[in-house]
Amino acid sequence: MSRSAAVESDQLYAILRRRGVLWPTADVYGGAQGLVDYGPAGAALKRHLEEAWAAWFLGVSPDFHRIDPAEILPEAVVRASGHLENFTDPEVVCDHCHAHFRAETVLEKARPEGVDGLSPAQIGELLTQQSARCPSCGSKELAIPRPFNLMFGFDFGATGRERAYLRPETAQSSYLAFARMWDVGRRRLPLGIATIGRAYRNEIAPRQVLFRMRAFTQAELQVFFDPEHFRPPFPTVADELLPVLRVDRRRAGAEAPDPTPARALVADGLPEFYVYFLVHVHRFLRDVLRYPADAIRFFEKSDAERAFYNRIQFDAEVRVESLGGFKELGALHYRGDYDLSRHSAGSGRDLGVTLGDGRHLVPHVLEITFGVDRNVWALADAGLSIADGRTVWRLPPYLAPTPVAVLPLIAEEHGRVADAWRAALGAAGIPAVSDDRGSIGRRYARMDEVGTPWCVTVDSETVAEADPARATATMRERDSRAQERVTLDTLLDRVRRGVVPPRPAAVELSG
RNA sequence: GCGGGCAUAGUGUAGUCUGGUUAUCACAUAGGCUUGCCAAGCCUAUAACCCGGGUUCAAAUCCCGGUGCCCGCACCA
Repeated sequence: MSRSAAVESDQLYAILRRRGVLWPTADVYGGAQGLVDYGPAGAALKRHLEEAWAAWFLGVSPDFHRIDPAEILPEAVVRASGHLENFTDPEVVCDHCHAHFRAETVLEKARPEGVDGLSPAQIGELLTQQSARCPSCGSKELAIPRPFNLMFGFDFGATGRERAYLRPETAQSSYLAFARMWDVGRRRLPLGIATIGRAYRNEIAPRQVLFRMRAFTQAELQVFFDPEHFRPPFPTVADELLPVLRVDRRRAGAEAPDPTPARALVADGLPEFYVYFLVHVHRFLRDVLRYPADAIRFFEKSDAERAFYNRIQFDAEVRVESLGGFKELGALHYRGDYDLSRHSAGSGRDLGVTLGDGRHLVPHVLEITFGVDRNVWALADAGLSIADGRTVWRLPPYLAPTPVAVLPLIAEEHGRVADAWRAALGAAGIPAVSDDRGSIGRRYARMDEVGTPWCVTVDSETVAEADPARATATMRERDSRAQERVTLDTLLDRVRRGVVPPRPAAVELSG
């Protein structure tokens, strides 16, 4: 997919708004920062993207299951997960260099026991008493800290005494579901728990429309496994080239990925299971979402960059021209047994399992996470081209908001037969649209812009054929603009096959 | 959150500096005529000064506040 000129972010957003893909929430009131609404085309695209993701990743193993958990978490959960603690650490802001610090970092020497339980005013007093200096620039111009929590918290229940939070990530829901799913999944490892849903963060500065939002949709797969025995069929993917950018090459200033065989990554120390899933994520981006192969890279995070509980982390990045470079669209986190251990401690319930050989184990977790909204933008960025006054959105048929449009060449003369074709598509479960307004070229153009892969034009030849089974209409393909006369049966067959998203060959994963 | 820039029909814009007729143009949308397989043409119509306050005889225009957007920094457990 190439484009004559990069589409600007504003220009892309204008097209998306105009075509009813998405717009700011409450925009008649001036908008609400960090929130967007999806219109008909966007909602369909997003839904198709989610289904394609589920088909692909649930297709990796029959032991991967999708759940749909609640979006509200009781306080005890976010306390155990560490979100409450980490988010409520008071902040100190340096007025001189604008650096932000945790209050306890600045007051380390003066108050080694930490600042828990102190009010912002008390911390402010301490800063003055101790003549605290900015750890970054040494200035004494430290602003009075103000508590800030990235979670949306609220009173829960009629008494108002309980607190609850909108989940800041969907992963927690899957960890909480593990104990139930262990039984539902017939007590086998690996066990995959997938969920697609919204997560909420009260971001300080939402930016770039779908990239830093206050309510966003994540598609996540948590794979629970036994680190000693998890053996995916690695040889089947060993030769696949992965566009990785490893920490050592990053330190040397490299930005371009280095295509590396999967087996070389394993020889270099990465676990087979991790690389196996890296391959599946790569295939999903390249073959299912069809990002240009040279626009994908796996960006390894260093010890300092990743959260302490992540043992290995590669961000799945795609070059998004409208936003000026590579953007994180997903990631693979090897989280060890951190999450289940935390929730064991927090809930008082042992979330470890006893395996067939009698061993007791807290399963490890490989988290595969995708930002659904970000991918909607990236698909628009990668697929939309504006050239010679023609705007085309090259989306795979199974992602396109509308797979097919039925167009009567002349509304009055061909409308009835066109309606019949559209009804036949509808009866086959394919949501076809029709359009009889304006010239045929204009209608093709409208469909190109929203990514409809096929247009079917009913003409006098179609109408003249007495036997409906033998009647043909023009089937026009979006990208090539090639036309071909097809019968209704042929059309149904092609469209039906086209709208099914690819899935990997299912394999039994052991361990 | 800090600094800078910006906000006019569905979309992109002219007008703002220097306050003053019915707010410009294009595309899009809707109707009519015409055409009939890749955004044709002509006619017509719908449609906007982000919100609130102030200055003034008079505010899209000047001032203040709010909201939103863009860029940089910071943040993104």
